[in-house]
Amino acid sequence: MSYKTKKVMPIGIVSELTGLSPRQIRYYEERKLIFPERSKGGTRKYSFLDVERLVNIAEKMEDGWRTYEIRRMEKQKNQEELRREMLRGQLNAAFRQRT
Amino acid sequence: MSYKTKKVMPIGIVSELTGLSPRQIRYYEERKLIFPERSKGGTRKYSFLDVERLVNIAEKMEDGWRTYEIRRMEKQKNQEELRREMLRGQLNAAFRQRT
DNA sequence: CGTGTAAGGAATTCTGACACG
DNA sequence: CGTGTAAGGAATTCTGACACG
Repeated sequence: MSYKTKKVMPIGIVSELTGLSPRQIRYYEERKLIFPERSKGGTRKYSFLDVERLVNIAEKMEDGWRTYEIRRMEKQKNQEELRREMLRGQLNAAFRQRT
Repeated sequence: MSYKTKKVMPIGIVSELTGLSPRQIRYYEERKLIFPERSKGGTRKYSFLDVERLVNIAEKMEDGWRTYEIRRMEKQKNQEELRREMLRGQLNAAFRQRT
């Protein structure tokens, strides 16, 4: 796993990095927009990728989007990426190419 | 600043990642082998590069080196890198090359 | 709906010291 | 010298709730 996706920082650091309040960050988790890991004691751990996601979410919120709308947008984006991946896989299989 | 050098994780995470005890990690700081930042409250913050450094230090310790010896080895390595950088700079200046 | 806040408690970290070898 | 540990306190985080609009 890369440094970007490894969940290592507490919510205070994420708050500083994103400019969001801990309250906002926890709420976006409640709304299934972000998925931190937990330590044995229960404290949240975030990755740099999570920070990037939160900055993205913050921009969308400023543009007036609702949390459930943002959730659908993310899901939509993931599915498009998945489709592209699969298409690439089939093309590679058909032509025996190497990436 | 890159994800690798940004100081964001608490000592507990670093302990898990390196396999070193918090006591050991703090001691290596006392011996000037590692330099975490601090939050306003005083808690230590480490980067992934710090984690790499600690793994290196742990290896050297297992090989029987003293902390002050390891400190000199690190300093030596930095100076060698600096020399190489400066040499490269002079060569570039002399030949007007681009890297 | 999205966010601030006060409340009480729990997890985490901090420092300085003693111990051992 | 390098590391473990118990001690007391401080910083950080957690949850559930009330408030507002």
